[in-house]
Amino acid sequence: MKPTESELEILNILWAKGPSTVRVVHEELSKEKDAGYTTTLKLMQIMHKKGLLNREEEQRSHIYTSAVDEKEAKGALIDRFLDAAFNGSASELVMQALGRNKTSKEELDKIKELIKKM
Amino acid sequence: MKPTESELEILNILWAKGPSTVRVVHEELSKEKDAGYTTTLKLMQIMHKKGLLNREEEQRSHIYTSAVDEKEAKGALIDRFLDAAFNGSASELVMQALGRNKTSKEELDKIKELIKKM
DNA sequence: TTGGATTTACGAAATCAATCGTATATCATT
DNA sequence: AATGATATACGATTGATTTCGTAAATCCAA
Repeated sequence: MKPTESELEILNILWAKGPSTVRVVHEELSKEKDAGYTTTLKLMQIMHKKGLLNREEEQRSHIYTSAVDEKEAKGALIDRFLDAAFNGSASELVMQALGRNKTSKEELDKIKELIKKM
Repeated sequence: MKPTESELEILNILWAKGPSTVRVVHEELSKEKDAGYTTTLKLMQIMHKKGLLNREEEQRSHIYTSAVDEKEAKGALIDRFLDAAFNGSASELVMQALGRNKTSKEELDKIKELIKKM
């Protein structure tokens, strides 16, 4: 299971909005990028064939949902990214990431908690 | 600047070993994957054309070095990954990453330090 | 009920990444 | 100088991703 970047965009939308039609996904997608409706449709059809998406075909407008768990999928992405870029070292990644980005105090507290528990 | 996964493997080798010939890079690469010499050569030639690698052509065996800074490149990778998978939220990524992987106590301490400073 | 809008299905082109084979040049050793 | 090994250059192929056009089906509204 190795979604492409375009596929990940669609998964993110479905994770956020829940079951949706191609139209809805495409509308959402259009805010960011600029592609035709049939392009989104085709992508989602391919993802369905790959098993990345489920769909209900009862209505004329099919309803799609993600077939993969968000946490699991993102975890797998992290693992691959970690191996590719940081030789598998999570702490390297964490340090680089924290060093780059402004994170809110609440989020930092959550992270502290997490570290304490380990 | 958007190295592919194969290109990133080569960059990692060059960052670790410093200036190297195709032969050396290929040897190192062969430990992990299994491709012909000319494949590695071609990849590095393409990377050179893209501006990802510098090379010295004085010797018969050209000497390649990374043309991009390791920290910068990895930072850019993190940013793209963050946007693609975590809607740009570094702390989300950090929490997921910490939750998944076993990291040594020393590394955890370093991360704690980093958080304290922010 | 007919015409316009929306949807799915499907094929095909364009692009890109990765791989390899072959030709050619260069070097080292005999 | 000739031979074999090693290097680069380059074209071609394969497979995957992304994109879009067009046809066919379905729905809705005048």
